Amino acid sequence: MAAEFVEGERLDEVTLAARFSVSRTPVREALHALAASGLVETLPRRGVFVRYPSFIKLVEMFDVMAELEAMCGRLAARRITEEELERLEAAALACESAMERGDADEYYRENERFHHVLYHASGNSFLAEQSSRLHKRLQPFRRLQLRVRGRLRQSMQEHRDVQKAVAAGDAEGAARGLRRHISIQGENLKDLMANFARYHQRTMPQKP
Amino acid sequence: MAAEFVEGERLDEVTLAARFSVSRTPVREALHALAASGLVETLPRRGVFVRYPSFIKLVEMFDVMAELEAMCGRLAARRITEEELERLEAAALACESAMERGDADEYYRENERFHHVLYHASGNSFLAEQSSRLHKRLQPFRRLQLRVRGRLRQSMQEHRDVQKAVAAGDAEGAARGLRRHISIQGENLKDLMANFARYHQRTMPQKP
DNA sequence: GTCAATGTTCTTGTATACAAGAATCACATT
DNA sequence: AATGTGATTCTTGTATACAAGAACATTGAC
Repeated sequence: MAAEFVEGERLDEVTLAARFSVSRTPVREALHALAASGLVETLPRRGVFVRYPSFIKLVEMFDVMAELEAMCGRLAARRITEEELERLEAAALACESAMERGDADEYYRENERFHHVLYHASGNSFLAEQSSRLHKRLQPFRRLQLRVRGRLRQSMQEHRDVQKAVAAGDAEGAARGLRRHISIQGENLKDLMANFARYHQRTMPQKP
Repeated sequence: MAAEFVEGERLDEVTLAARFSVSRTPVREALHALAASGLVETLPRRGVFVRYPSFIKLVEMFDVMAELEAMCGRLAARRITEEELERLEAAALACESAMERGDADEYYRENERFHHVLYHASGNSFLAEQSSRLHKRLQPFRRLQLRVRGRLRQSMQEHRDVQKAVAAGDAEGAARGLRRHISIQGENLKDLMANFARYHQRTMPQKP
């Protein structure tokens, strides 16, 4: 049996149906949903193929994410409510405490909270939805690069700066801080990938 | 027979299947695709309902579009190729000529070209894809507001400004121009909606 | 008269059977 | 030997049959 869910692999409907003991119909629906979210690619009359984003696409996605988050920050600085501001501070503090305890998982969770509060504080529900979507899609790669030496402390400082700018109503400062915060993640990803490539020969090639 | 594709209407699988002389299966697939693109909403075990974006959501979408286009412009100003620049100019000129002839359809088509060239010239394929997606989703509402008095001439001038900024490599100028270009569309939409509401009593209510 | 419970009907979700297009392999021809 | 053509097989796309859950109506009780 071939390894599963590896880049470029073809997902056979009947095989998957048998594997999960259901008929082809729900499998098809699930695959279509995956295709809509971009994780797999359907070629008409050919089948569906798992498709990890190429390295280049990943960097592009981080660039767009940086801009979306910057927009969230810019709007949030003007529109955030008192209650949301408190939640933002709480998340930032929880991040800090998690970092001091060296609890990466906890840091990760509170980091999520921090960003989602900002998305909603933008007051633009469509923007919040799009940001969450992309955030989720980049999740595994973001998580990966928390391993970079000293990244936790640096990331936390960036959160602090953003939170202060938002609290002060400094729209452009918040935007700048967030754009930078995400861009750095993209940059770190490049470093990780370079190392990964050195050790594993290949990065993440595009589909066959 | 009820009016079709009106806000909140339920789309019955068997009815649609009969209407287009196919079985329920392809109808279901089509409805799922529509749900993924956000044009309809599926309630589990209840059915799918047409769902026009609410007025507020529409404005939010235009705001995000403005930011995405601005990002495209900023990148394009730095990355555009000679060939793409020529196509951008050609589209702008075609817009101008269409306007002078008063050919709204032609203007509309060339306007599409203009923007799509910019998306691709950004050199960020993910950004281009997302921009195209949202652009398409806003299409009917953009088209609507070309009717605003004097909008065509104004829009054309904005295109000119953007094209010049891109040609000059002025990233921030291009970004500003595009953000403004789209924002104006959002503002005009508000005016149109206000009038629409005055004459028709209701705007576009959220689903039942 | 109103409310609740139960049964009927209607609609979606799932399984399976069938059709049509794509890939592959064999064989023939150049 | 290489390439093109045809047949076979495999896989997706579509149709239909069946099951299960939701809405609705009817009937009974308070």
